[in-house]
Amino acid sequence: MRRIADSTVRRLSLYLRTLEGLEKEGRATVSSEDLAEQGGTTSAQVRKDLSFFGSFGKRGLGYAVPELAHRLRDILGLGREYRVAIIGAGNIGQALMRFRGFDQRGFHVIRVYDRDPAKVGCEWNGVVVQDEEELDTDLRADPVDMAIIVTPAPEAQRLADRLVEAGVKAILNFAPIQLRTPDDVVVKNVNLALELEALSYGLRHR
Amino acid sequence: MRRIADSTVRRLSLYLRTLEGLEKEGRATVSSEDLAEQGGTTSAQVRKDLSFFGSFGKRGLGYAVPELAHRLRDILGLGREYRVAIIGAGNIGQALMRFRGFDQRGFHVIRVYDRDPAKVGCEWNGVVVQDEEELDTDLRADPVDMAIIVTPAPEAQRLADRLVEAGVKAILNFAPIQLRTPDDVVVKNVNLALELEALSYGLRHR
DNA sequence: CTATGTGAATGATTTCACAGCT
DNA sequence: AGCTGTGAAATCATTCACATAG
Repeated sequence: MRRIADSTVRRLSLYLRTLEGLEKEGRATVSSEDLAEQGGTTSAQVRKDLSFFGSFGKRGLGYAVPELAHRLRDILGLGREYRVAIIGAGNIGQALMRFRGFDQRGFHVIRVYDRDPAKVGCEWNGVVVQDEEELDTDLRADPVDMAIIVTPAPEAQRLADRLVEAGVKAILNFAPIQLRTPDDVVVKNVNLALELEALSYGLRHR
Repeated sequence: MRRIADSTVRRLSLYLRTLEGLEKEGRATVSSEDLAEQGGTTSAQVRKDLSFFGSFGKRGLGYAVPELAHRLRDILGLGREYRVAIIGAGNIGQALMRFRGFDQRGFHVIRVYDRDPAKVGCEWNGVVVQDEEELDTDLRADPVDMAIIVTPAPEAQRLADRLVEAGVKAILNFAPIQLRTPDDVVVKNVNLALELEALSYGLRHR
């Protein structure tokens, strides 16, 4: 299959969220127009996005809500549960440990690491912070599907290397650096200071 | 000036971070090639990005590190301090209150609101959580430059409306919905569950 | 001789517009 | 009649390649 743009994948997530709301309301069908409205895009964009993966609608009618939701979950790989490790138990790391939104969507934080002895042993949500030294042997013995790096920038690359070495294939990186990883490792970045800088730019230039 | 792509603005932030590192090391000049390497892009991309705003380099030599850093801060609007309000003192909201990275870059969290009486009055980093009811009159009396929405999705749109009404022109939205705001309000979204879903997609399709 | 700045070329994404199903 | 699915067109972003300046 053709390579799908990241922007398309992200919109599919948004459509899915809308569909899950409609499912709860018991709505049977939805039009590309409705999905576009909620997703902040256009109906043509919705139809094009979906068309990369098949034709799921009925002309003149729209899309069956539960069926399209199911298809999108399948496309996004959400038909399973994921095991997640958090690397770094600082502010953001702790917040993510407590965050309910992940579990609800099938992403289970099962392990947290930090190198600060003061943090090792602390528990939140039933997960105990472990020493970073144990990371490598640990992950090899009992792998995770994804890792979230929430450490200061200077440590991030070295930790990413260790994660990759231990077989991790998906990393969500909060450190404000560009990680270097092999091609078969998926990396997404969240950079909070950068978002504020983008807002700053937006304030001046519009 | 021509409308600049969001992706370009984000790369400028990355270049600036690299430059600040080089400034500390005392490096005098840098080439587009070096900047590209750190920013995970190409030298042509770096030069094109910069060319939208002027010509800051010297042919045969590269860019003067302190000067280019200064220019980028200016372009991004970082020559000033920003006053930021956080709306929602849950997990993520509290983590952001404590986060050091914002202050360092000139973004000062001066106010936090929550509607939960149990949270009102709590203090972190010298900022006391205030009742959400006070938000409107407060912001009109003593405005902020940016707001960060960190509430559950169902409340987010209503709060965005109140913020806009109170004159806020820049919003960083962590709620997993697409906010509707007037054209003169800048909105950036951070959607953590969506990032994990994008990773999930990436794991299956590569 | 080196590295920028930039039109021109290529590639990617979005929008248009309409044929074709239900 | 209504709404999808999709080529074709338009727009937008990246890469190329080279003339130009130090």
